[in-house]
Amino acid sequence: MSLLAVSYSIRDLSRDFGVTTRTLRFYEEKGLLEPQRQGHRRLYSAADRVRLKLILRGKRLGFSLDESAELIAMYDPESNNAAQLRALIDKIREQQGRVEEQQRQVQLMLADLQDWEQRSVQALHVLND
Amino acid sequence: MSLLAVSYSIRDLSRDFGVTTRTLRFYEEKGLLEPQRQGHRRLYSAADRVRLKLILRGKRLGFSLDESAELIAMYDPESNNAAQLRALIDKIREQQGRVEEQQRQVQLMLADLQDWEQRSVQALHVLND
DNA sequence: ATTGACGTTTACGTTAACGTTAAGTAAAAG
DNA sequence: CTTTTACTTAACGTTAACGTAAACGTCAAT
Repeated sequence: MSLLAVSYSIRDLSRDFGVTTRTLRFYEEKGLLEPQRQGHRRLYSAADRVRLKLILRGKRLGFSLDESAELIAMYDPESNNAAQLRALIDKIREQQGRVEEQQRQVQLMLADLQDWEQRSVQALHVLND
Repeated sequence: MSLLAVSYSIRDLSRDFGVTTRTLRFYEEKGLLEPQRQGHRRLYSAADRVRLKLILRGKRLGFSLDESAELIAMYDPESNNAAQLRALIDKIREQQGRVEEQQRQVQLMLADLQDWEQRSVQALHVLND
C-alpha cells in the first residue's frame, strides 16, 4: 500500500513556483511550511505544494504572510469545521471590501483626469484655430 | 489684492487629515511637501493641503510614496501638458489592472470556499438526520 | 520665574519579506 | 581522491513608512 510518495527538492519547488530557495526557507522559519527531512535536506510533499500554492494565492490577494498563515490554518481540510470556514470567508470578504475601495478610488481619479484631459485638449484646439 | 493667505500649523494639518506630525515632517523630508517657514515653524498653505490630499489619495490607491511623488509631479496644474497627463492616466490604469487582478483572485477564492461551505453544511445535515 | 502647549531637529528603532554573503556538509561524477 | 553540484545553517543587510525618544526653542499665562 504505497502512498505514491512523490517528493520534491527545494530547487524543484523554487523552479515550479517561481520563488527563491531563500523564500522557501523563510516561509519555513515563519512556520508556513514544514517539509520532511532526509538527513538535513528538505523534502517537500504534494501537501507542501498545496500549502505553498495557498500562500502565494494569499499574497496575490494582498494578504501579509502572517495573515496567510492564519488563513491556511483555517483552510485546513482535516477539520471540517463550518464556523471556522465562515470565519475564513468573512476574512476574505473584508479583504474584498478593501480591494473594492481601492477600485473606487482608482475610478474616481481616472474620471477626474479624463475630464481634465478633455478640457486640456479643447484648450489646445482653441489655440490652434 | 490680498491672496487670502490662509495658513495652517502642522497640528492643524495633522488633525484635519488624520496623520501624525511625524508623518508630515517625513513627507517633507521626502520632498512631497514644502511648507513655508515662519522662523522655524512650518506654515502650510491651501496648496499644501491639496498636495497632502493627493498623497493620501495615492496611498488609498495602493501607490507607494515615491510613486505618489511621481504622480503629483505629473498632476502639476501649472504645466498644462497633455502628453504628461496621458502618461499619468496610463500609470493609474496600470494600477487599476493590478487592483482588478486582486479582485479576480478574491472572487475565485470566495467561490471556492462557498462551494466548500455548501458541501460542509450538507455533510452536517447528513450526520444530523 | 516657571509651567505648559506647541514646535523644532537629530537620530536610533521597528516591521515585513526577503537578498546576500559566508562557511560548512554530503554525495555524485570525473 | 578531488572537484562539482546541490544543499545546509547562521547571520548581517535592505527598503518603506513611519514610531519614538532626546534635547532644545518660544511664547502666552499663571
